[in-house]
Amino acid sequence: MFRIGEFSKMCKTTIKTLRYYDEIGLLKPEETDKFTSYRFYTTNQLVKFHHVQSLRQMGLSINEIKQILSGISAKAILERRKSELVAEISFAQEQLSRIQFILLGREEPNFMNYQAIIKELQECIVYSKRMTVPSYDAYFQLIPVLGKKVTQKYPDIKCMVPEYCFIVYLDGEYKERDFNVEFCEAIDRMKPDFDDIKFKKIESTTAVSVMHKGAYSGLSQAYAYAFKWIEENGYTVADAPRESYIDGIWNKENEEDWLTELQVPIVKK
Amino acid sequence: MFRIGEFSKMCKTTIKTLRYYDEIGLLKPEETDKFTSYRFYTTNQLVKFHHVQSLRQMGLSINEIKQILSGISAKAILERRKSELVAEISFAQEQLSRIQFILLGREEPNFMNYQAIIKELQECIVYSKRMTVPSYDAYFQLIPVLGKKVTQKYPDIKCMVPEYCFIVYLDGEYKERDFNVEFCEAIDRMKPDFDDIKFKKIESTTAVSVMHKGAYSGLSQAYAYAFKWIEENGYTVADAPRESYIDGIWNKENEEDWLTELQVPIVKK
DNA sequence: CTACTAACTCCTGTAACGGGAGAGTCAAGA
DNA sequence: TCTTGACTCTCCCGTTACAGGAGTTAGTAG
Repeated sequence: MFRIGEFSKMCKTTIKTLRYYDEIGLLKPEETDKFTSYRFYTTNQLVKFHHVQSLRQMGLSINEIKQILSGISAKAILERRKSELVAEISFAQEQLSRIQFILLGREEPNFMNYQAIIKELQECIVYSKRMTVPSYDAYFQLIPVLGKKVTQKYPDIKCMVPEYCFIVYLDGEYKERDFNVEFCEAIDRMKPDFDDIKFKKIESTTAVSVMHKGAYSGLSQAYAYAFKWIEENGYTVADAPRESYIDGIWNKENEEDWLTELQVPIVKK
Repeated sequence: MFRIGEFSKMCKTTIKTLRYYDEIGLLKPEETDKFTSYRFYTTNQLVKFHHVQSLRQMGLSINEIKQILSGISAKAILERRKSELVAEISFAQEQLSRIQFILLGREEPNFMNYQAIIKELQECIVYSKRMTVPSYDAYFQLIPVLGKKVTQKYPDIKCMVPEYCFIVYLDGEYKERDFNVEFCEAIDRMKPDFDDIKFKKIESTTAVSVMHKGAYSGLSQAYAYAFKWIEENGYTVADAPRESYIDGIWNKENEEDWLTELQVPIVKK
């Protein structure tokens, strides 16, 4: 019979750990003195502790180990842990890739103010209209007109809160003017099409998101950043990019305060 | 100005998270109502949250993010996180390898009762004697004699508690009898050699440890298990294996109760 | 008999929130 | 004007696998 101090050395672990395992019922001492509460261990517990250690070193949780020790088949638990580990590894590699991207791209001065995140874009219902507009200015004059037209036809529809209003670039390439775009505004219910207004459901997708602050003339920088990010982090563009308007001429006078979010649908390469 | 519910949707995060970030001072709302304590956010916070998210998605802790947002150079922090990630990945791969070993080796019936763990063997001082013994029985008769001889010569030395008493196999190969071994017993201080007794310091090393319960005739199974484990988990044997005696003829009558620990020094391949 | 070491219990803290209780706030409909 | 329902607030507990420390008792060596 060993007292906890000596036994902890035999196990090469801490007294705290042994007391904890006792408390949660993972590894009880052979005997506990009724009066002094001293714990007494034997080599039986040493063997059991060795078993516990072997499982802990595979990263199993204490609950999983309890289950295995209580006799249920270890196979399912190990398989589960295995797939967990595969996920963990690819998750860590993803993070590593992003850090590398920052560390290596640090010098490029135009990219300093951009950050990319991956987010899920939920499915939504929108009304949409395709158009070719000569410039951003012309475009933002058309939007309110369009909004009125739709609410006159269907007074019961409501825009989503928070508002989600964006355009999709239909041109494959980037253009400064006369771009061919599809305008979309997220609303709360489906309606039949009318005139050149189409209602449709947009499927959910994974996208990389980059925020752009300032005039629209700077957006090409943000696009460049996003595409470089996608390329260097092992993704590919899965669909046409969206430009979502958060702050603009309608609520901020100053061009520098405009805020636009770029959303580029992606899939892992 | 947005209330927390709407803002949480804009950020695609939870209200709880935003309240937590407020509490710890990572992301304060633009304004907090003095009477109702309602939080009010603007797109400034949206941009900041986007930045926080981009860093969180690299696996940085909130404290690290705080430091980066407070203006100190991100480079050192990112470098640190990078090496952390490299370590995490190889750690996970190690665990994966061990699980694979179990899952694939599950059918082999003789291995069912063995478990391997990796442990650090601390440096220690031992007295030692090389000998060739015909059998385990003969060997265990020599040990007490040897112990007496040493304590007579040096009455002040004490064995370590817990006791650490082992033999090292000097033969390269496994033998059933007439083995050439070095006996070692860990003690608390250095002394000069005398007769055929040598005192020496044994360096610390990493080893794989396998417990063997039962008669010594079964030890070869344990060896086989250990060597297979070492091979399949990407290690190589770094030094002669040690056989450490925990329970044996001296304290347990029944052969089945004997307990021996195999320790094989290893290095990562 | 007196130190000193070792053991005990109980409480707190960790990271980044999630869940839920109980109470107050706000806007819309009756 | 009242009520309902949706929203928000604070406060507290739970998560994992222990570590650190306070305050107290047990066992041992000189």
